[in-house]
Amino acid sequence: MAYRSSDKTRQKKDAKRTAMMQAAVQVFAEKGYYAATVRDIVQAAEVAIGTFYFYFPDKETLFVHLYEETADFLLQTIDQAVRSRTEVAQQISRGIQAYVNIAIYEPAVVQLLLVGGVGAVPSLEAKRSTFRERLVRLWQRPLDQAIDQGTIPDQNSRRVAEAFAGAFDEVVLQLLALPEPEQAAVSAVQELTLFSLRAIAFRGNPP
Amino acid sequence: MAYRSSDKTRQKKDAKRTAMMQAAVQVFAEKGYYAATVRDIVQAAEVAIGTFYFYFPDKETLFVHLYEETADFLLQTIDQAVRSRTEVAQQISRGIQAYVNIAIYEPAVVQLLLVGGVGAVPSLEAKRSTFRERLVRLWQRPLDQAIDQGTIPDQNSRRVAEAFAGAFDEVVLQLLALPEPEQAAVSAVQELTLFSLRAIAFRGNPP
Amino acid sequence: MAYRSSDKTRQKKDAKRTAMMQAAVQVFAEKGYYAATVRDIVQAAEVAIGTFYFYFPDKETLFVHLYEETADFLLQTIDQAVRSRTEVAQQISRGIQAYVNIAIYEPAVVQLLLVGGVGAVPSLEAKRSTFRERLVRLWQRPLDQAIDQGTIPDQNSRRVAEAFAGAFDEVVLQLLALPEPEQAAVSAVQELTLFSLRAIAFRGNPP
Amino acid sequence: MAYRSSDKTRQKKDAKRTAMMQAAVQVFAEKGYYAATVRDIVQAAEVAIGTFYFYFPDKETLFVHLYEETADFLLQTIDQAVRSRTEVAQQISRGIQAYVNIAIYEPAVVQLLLVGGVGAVPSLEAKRSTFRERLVRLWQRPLDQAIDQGTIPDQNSRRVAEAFAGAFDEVVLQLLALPEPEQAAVSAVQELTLFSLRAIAFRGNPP
DNA sequence: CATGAATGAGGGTTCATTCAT
DNA sequence: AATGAATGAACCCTCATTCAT
Repeated sequence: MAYRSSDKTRQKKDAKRTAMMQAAVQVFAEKGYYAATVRDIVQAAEVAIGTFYFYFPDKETLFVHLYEETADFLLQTIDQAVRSRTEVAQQISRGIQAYVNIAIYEPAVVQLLLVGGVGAVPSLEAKRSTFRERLVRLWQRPLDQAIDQGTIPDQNSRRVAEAFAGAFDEVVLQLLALPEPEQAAVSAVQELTLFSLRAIAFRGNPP
Repeated sequence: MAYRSSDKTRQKKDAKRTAMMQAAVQVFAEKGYYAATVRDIVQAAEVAIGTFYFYFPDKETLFVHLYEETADFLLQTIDQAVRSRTEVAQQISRGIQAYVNIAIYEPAVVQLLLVGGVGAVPSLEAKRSTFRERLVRLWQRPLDQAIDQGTIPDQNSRRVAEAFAGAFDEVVLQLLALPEPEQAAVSAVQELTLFSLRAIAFRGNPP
Repeated sequence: MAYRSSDKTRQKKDAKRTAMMQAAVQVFAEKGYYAATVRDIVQAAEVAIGTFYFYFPDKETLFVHLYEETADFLLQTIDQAVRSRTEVAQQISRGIQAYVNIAIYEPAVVQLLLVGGVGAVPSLEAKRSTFRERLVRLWQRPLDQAIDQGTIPDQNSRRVAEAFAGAFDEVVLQLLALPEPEQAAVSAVQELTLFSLRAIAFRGNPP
Repeated sequence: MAYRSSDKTRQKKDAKRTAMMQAAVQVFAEKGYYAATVRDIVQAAEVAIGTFYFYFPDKETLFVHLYEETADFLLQTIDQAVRSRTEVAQQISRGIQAYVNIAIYEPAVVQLLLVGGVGAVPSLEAKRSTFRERLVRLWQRPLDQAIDQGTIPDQNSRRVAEAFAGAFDEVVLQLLALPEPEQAAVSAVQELTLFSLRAIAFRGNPP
């Protein structure tokens, strides 16, 4: 007949959907949930307003979905970097590096998670605290391992992980506020790594 | 918030003004800038909506003003605590303690600064980065002094102060998320102090 | 001070509220629930759109309220006319007369009930069937009395009342479709009365 | 609805067209003109939305067309029943029976004409009053014949026919509101017939 | 013929802001 | 000073309609 929905049509639809989601991430990251209007998003994506509602049920659902997806991406990327090493110093170093890399190459990801979604919408609050929780746990795991192995002395790993999460966030945001973040990135990673290793009383050789 | 006085001839006037500002801090802290309506504020303050516009030019100006005032209060309180001591370990300990105290007894202050004003309104961005800058500098000063005195080894005090600021924020927010924050406060202050001192390679006796 | 809400202010507010409700009745009666926009209503009332939402929670609630209020008015007016007499022939005659009077002097009332609210909105359906039920019962009561008294033979008074309600509605609507309804009103009342009395096998003298 | 045929070469085409029209009648009857969306109709007919606009110029035109066709079906069916007899009592009885039959076996027809199309759309108003007019005339004809023949006394047959039309509508709608309309149908037809014959002062034997 | 992605006018509603009292 | 009724720009979203495939 005339339809071939599994072929090009489907691909094009997915492409447009993805394009709109990327545009939405940019707009949400830049303006935050409330200040970002659906009109802003469709203008950035160069489509009509009705197209938005063809692909997404509403602004809030899209935002929450984007937030979750972005959180997953960030967490998984850092987690993979951490898990790629077995030694705590290496793990922390790699984790920080991964985080800074994302901040520099995908600043919208960090903006969305740390800025765009703060105090946004009730249905997001749960997702937000889940994200913070997962982030803390992500840093806590290598610490617990190191404590078990005797690499570092016993300490409240949970609290330390919270401090790490907050410290890294702030440094990364400060980095992004710079005119040319990538220039300061290398030293930031180094310094943050040393900061962290000292903070957990790590005595071995830094990476 | 904080210090509010001037002469006494127009205390009646300031009564309403103050009531509205206090109500506004609570409402902004709880709901965030956008979700908080002017109507919410005047209802909480038990005045008419017209009264709001007699005392304040508009919602945005009030918010920015409140943000600044609250930031001043927080920074000065912590700063005083830090300056009340001369030894870096004591300074950090006292500073953290002051911060945690504020969080517990005036949670709205912390909520407003760390949550309610994130991604709120363009004209706030400058104030916000000024606040972050001052907060970083606040922590940086004792570090620089200690480095000068040889109490701690040389290090990028700016970066460390950023990490401190972020770390303290996160821990404080996690504290506030607890059902009874005050119970965990003491150990949090202790752990955070030790964390910080280790992180800057402080070798003396902790306070 | 400056407020005197029980005085003129309150009266003026009620006056405006009433004016808006009357405008709304006209618009709803003319266009029906869906085709009538809130903008239509506020234009007819010569107020801004925000004013609508100052007085009423939303379009649907207002419509349902208006429908109920109008139904009450119609039913009570007819019921009073019916109850003002004791003899069934008189009761029916007066009832019809009251109905026709309303149709002629307040055509919007009839339009709203018989036309504007048909198939309008789910939450109205209950109100609508309640109105039809009450209308049927209104006509049924004098019939039951007359049957009890032996004035008319036994018959399914419920069914007859339904037929009456429908018959009167149609005749009234046909009347309103005329260029000058009032000219035909008198004969319509007479003929409808005779029709009704014959239909229930009333043998006495018509009024 | 009703009779639909033409040649057979394009039965495939008519299959979709017919499916959509049948679906549309159901949807319009159930939800009313405004609440029924084109999407509802095409989903019920299991075709694409573009197909709708291949066969019909727009929603309004289809509705008006459907209304007319449905009105024709109803009027012709009743009219045939009436014309199948020569005696007024039989004519009325058969007419009522035909109406009630349609209501029970094709409730959507009645819903569409009496409910779905009330206050729907301006361009329908003419069709609607034409339908009411034809319905009144349908009942008026046997009355005029009976008056001519002296079977019933002289009376305003037009007005009586209006009353008949309204009475029958209401009773039929009340019937459809019952959980099992068919159980009450027989007695309803009987009672309505007797009601009508009495109303026109028919003295012969009821059918 | 048939499809369904794409469009955008227009509807209901919110809320910061004004101003007559 | 204080009030709160009134305003209207702007938001989110729906849905009839179009058109490239």
